[in-house]
Amino acid sequence: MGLKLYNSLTRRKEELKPLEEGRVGIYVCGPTVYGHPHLGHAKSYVSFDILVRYLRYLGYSVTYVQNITDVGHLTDDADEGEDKLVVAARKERKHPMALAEYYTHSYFEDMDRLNCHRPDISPRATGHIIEQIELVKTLMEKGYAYEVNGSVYFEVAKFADYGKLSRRNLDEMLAGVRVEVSPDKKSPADFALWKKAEPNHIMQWPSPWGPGFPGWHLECSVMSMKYLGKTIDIHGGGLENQFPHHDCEIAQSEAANDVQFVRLWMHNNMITVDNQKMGKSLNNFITLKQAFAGAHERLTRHYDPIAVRQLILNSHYRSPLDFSDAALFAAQSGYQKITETVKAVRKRMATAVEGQADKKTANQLKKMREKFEAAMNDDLNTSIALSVLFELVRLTQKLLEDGNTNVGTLNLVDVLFDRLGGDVLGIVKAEYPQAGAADEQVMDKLVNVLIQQRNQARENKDFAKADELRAKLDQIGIVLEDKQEVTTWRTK
RNA sequence: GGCGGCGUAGCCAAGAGGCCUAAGGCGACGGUUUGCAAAACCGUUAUUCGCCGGUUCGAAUCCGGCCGCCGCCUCCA
Repeated sequence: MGLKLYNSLTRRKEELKPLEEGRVGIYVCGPTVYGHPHLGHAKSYVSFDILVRYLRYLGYSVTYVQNITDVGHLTDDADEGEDKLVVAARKERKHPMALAEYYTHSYFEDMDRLNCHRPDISPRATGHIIEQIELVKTLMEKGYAYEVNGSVYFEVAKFADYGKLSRRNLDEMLAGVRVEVSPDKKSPADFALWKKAEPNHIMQWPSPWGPGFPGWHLECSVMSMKYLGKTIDIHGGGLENQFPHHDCEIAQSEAANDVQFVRLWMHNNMITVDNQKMGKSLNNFITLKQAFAGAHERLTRHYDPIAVRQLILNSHYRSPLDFSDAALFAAQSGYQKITETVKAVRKRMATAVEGQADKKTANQLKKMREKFEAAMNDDLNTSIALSVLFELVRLTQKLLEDGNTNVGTLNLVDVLFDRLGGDVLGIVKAEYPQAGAADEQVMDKLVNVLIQQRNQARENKDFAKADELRAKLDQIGIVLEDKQEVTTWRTK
């Protein structure tokens, strides 16, 4: 059985059948770079990272495109709307492009720490103004768009399928209109393809309709078309973008090209913080940098970025995830357990007895892999996939307790950790820096000096001194563990 | 007002008609181990899935009602 994914368009799980066998093109709505990335970004991009990783694990050749929105996006639906980047730039007294650059770096930095693979292509909206103008021209030629006062609007009434993704009809939408409607529009539901820029507007480009800037939804249509073709296999994004953003993308693209735009739509659900929507005004808005540093009043400690990743994988991408310090703390503990187990296996491999893998164990491992794949094939059930990883942890610890477990067996275990925990889930690392970087080596030697002193005290039965040393190290975040032969250390 | 989702142990969270007297993680408690810890291991921790009815031989899973929470309809991952 192959991979099944839930298609928001048909509202069913469907077997993935790419247009071109063995190759998958994916477009995911990327961030608007006007602030540091937050927990919501993490949920979305970790979810799609898992999709890409699993497809590659299955042997697909994947082209993963994720845009960077560095222009557009009015702050509201009325004509008076201002570009979010421009608003933020004015606050920080920087050029909008400088700001976009700064936050683009911040975005990639945090995604790297979450161990998300970089997209194959990260196209910028400002780098595709020409293509966007071309698409607007096409839509005007085909009669789907009209110009008024230097702005161009898409005439929703001309596109019969409008709203097919979110399953809304025009009447409902009109009844729900809450903002002031531009007098230029023929219908309140029409949306802007190109906006006229006032002379003092910084971000503007020449166009057949005068100076202006592209509308909110245009970039995704244009860039996905440019890099993945007129029909793409998978388009992903946050649930909140389903309407109007994705429905507008469909309208523009299909009106222009007369072919299906996206075969399979995927939407990840949202994050709440302590059961409330995360919002800047609610004092529960947590950026990833704050979470990693523990620099937020709702957090009791700093968290490993991979613990954040693990918390996200603990639930399903289509379920809402409630974020809390307690939940993150639990994820951190679980992650530590996995990490320590993997490290222990790798260490033991150097000293374990030679031999072929034990058949019974090999069989257990094979079953785990099958269970893991079955879970992932069922619309990426990472929660079950993760539980399989914990089964592997338990089995591994038992194997490690048995001093006779041979290298062949341990090697099979390590491979499974690498493939499932590493390649697919991205929570097991190929290498842990304990003995890697120069600083780590110095640190290791330093702590070992203290460990020797303490062990000397223990031999002398001076437990008061031994405990004092341990307590002092504990205070600075170093935990000692007395194993059978040696004492090891780790950071909290 | 319209559209959609959710409510499972102390916390997070899978499960979507019989394999469920409900995965997994965290926490807690008891035990093994330890100088004491930590780590690890073993065991215990929901006869029950918001509430009330119904369908069915059988429901956490389907249907109806009620209660509570959330998202979208405006930029937002």
